[in-house]
Amino acid sequence: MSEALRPLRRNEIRQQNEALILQAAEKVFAEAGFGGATMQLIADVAGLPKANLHYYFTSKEELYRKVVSNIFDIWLHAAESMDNAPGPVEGIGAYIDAKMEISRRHPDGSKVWASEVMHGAPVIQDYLETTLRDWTAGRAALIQGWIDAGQMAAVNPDHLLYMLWAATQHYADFGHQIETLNGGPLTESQWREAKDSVKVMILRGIGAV
Amino acid sequence: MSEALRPLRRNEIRQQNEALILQAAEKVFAEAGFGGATMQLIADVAGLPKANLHYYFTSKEELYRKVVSNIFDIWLHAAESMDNAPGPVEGIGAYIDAKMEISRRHPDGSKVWASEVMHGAPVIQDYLETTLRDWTAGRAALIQGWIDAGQMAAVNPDHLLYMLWAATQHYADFGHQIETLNGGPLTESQWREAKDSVKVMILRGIGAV
DNA sequence: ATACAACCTGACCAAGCGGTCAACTAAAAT
DNA sequence: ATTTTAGTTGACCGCTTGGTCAGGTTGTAT
Repeated sequence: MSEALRPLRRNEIRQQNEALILQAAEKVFAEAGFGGATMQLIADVAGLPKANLHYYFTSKEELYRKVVSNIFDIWLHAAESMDNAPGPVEGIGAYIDAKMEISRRHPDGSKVWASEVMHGAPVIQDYLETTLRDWTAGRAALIQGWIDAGQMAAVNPDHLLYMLWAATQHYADFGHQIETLNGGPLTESQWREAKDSVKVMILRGIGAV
Repeated sequence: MSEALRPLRRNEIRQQNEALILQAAEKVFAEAGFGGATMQLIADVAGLPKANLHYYFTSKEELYRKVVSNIFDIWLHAAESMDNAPGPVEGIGAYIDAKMEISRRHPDGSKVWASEVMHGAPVIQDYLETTLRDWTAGRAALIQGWIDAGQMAAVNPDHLLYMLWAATQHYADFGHQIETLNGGPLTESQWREAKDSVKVMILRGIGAV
């Protein structure tokens, strides 16, 4: 209710509708995959006529590309938590926390990303080859520095990163399987236990505790 | 060449064509997802006319269901490697080996399974609730036994299982990402290193070494 | 008040989809 | 040799899809 009757300004309309569409698209792409998603369904979820989607996004693929790139930005932002840490316990611990929180708060985004990569990354191959490759190389060097300083065991940094990604994203991508086995969504304390379990196992696994 | 001209017997024809179709379907479903896959494309990959697929499988969904259930059987078989082990080092070590080998040899199957679960398991929900649930409960009890016997640290068995699944399947499901970062497919020795890394980190992570 | 540009949308379209079927060939049973 | 059954396939069908567009509405600049 409130002042909903005030006519919206142009900027607001565009911003609001694009956000609405992107939000609906993320959900539908996550649930059905790119091929299974339909513009009609996205439109219904967004509460807009289908033709309106094509006013803001010229094609299904462009809309999808926008969704994926938004997710990637969230990821990159979370990655910063690993920097400026005195050692692996703080750095990797914070990174696990951040990524687990993303799995909890943005499971749809995680699924879209997973789906995209699983199908050969037809849309974001360039991201993988540039931004992600650079990021990975940088963090691997960071980890190697901790190893050289005797702060953790001599594990392969690349495979450690893969394990971090795998273990944390699993709670989003395979959330349905976990919920089924758990007999329902994870509670607040179960999420805490999940985080702790992942952190304890990995940090001990790399000899950092 | 050889004796390819000998007329095939009925049994052979059926067996051969069903295998051909299932193989092609697994590949196409893995690459495009259920919604993105088309019967025509599966037919092309199998080298058969589309109408022939519908002679052996009444619908796209039935074909898909068969593919998924085949994968599940492979998984259950690999799960046996965890049994009859004197302790976590042997049991979990063997399980990691088995699952890493599956990721390497059957990446398409793993992707189809992941895709199915990610999209809410519309087809195999009953598997999750019966077979998988029972299997998980059994292995969690086995792990708890090892903990009680002082053979490993007191970690949450469920989250350990999730980590095992996540870490091993990642090499199949996100194989494309890994290959991109690696600058090409993993070599024989890189696969060995991957296996060792996962095993060392997890076994140390659960205090079993 | 008027002109302009941005926004909106029902109706429509060509293309591709899963699935069907009748006519055919080849193996097996009689 | 003949009948029956299993396997094969091009042509076809109804339906849904992503995408278009003409004509209308609404905010904004003059």
